[in-house]
Amino acid sequence: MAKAQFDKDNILDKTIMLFWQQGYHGTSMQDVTTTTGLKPGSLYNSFGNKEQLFIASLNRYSQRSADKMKRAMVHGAGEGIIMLLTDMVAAKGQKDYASCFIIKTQLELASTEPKLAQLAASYLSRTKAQYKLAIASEYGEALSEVYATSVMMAIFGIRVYGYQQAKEADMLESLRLSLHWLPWKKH
Amino acid sequence: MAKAQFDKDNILDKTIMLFWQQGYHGTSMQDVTTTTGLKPGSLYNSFGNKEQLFIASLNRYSQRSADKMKRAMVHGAGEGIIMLLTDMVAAKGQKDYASCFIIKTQLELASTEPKLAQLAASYLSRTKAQYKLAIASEYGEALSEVYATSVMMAIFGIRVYGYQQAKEADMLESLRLSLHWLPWKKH
DNA sequence: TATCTTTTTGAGTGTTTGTTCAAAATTGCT
DNA sequence: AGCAATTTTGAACAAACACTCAAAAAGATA
Repeated sequence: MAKAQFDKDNILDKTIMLFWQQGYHGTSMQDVTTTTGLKPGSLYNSFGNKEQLFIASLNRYSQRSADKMKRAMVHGAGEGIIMLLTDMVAAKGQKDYASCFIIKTQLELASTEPKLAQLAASYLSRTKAQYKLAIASEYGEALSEVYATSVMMAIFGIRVYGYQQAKEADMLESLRLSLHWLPWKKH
Repeated sequence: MAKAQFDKDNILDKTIMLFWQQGYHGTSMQDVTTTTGLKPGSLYNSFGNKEQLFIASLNRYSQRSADKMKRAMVHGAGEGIIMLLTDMVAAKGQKDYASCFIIKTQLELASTEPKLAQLAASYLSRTKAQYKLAIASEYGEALSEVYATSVMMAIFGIRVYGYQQAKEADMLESLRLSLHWLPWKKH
């Protein structure tokens, strides 16, 4: 029996970039074949169809996203959150800034592809639950719900505001003001 | 010479709903003809093409959005902002909640239709400038930039978080915490 | 009512879409 | 080496896409 001549994860990394930047409806399977170099037959043979390929891409992206969060949280909830938010603000400077794949999916597909939008929603919901857990251990159970909600809304704010021509310093100052309970370094 | 047998603004109100909910790439011109009842020829005769129809829709939407903001601001910057934010949180309860048309456009089209994305970006930028102006008159010039940034990020947060199954009370509590400088009513 | 301009009609344009398939090539197993 | 299972190939499919156009209809003006 013949083995696949390509690495699935390597292909997924490329489709992630496509779907992330252009969206689900904005990306054609021809885009995928030309970017990956795979012929249609190979593509469909190993990934099923467009929807399944999108799911696999979103899944891999969110896995990496969750890993990054976990790595940051070893510094404690407060410090970890500050690191993550600072990273997100810095990301806006990249030339091909594309917000967050999960958030974009949630917004684009809520009405036309509810199944995929719900998947994105569940990833976001899980992320919030993890923030809440980490916050609870450091700031107490009582405040954790509101604090976690604040963090999620701040993240969404950054992810959208990133497209605007705003100074990073202004965004960080605004975050410092909004999430004043975080252990920001004095300046 | 014959007169058009339909009201342009009435048609635009319908295309706004389509583009707003399904996005640019997720909406076909067939969707438009079936929803509006117009035949392709009439549609193209009075609106040009898909891109121009989208621009006209986005323009009308943002005009209404700006009007709503102006109406709220007669109560003063602080009170007005609270009213607008509270409205946005309440909107999330509607069964066909669709975030904000401008924000969705910015995210969806940044890479595939930069011209349209830039239009959305400029609307958002103008909105921020108006918030900044109103805030400056009430809180002073020095704070207005950071405060306006905070308000914009809060709006973006609400617009995305609206898809999540969160309690409105939690969101409002989070806003109250983040934008603590607004004149919230005691509770 | 007759004329002139504009709008509406609805079938039709070529292109792109997601997807399939039989044949050829490739690889693991005996 | 030979067989069997799997993958790759590249042309092809029907459906959906954005858009057009000649002819018919409608309305304003005279």
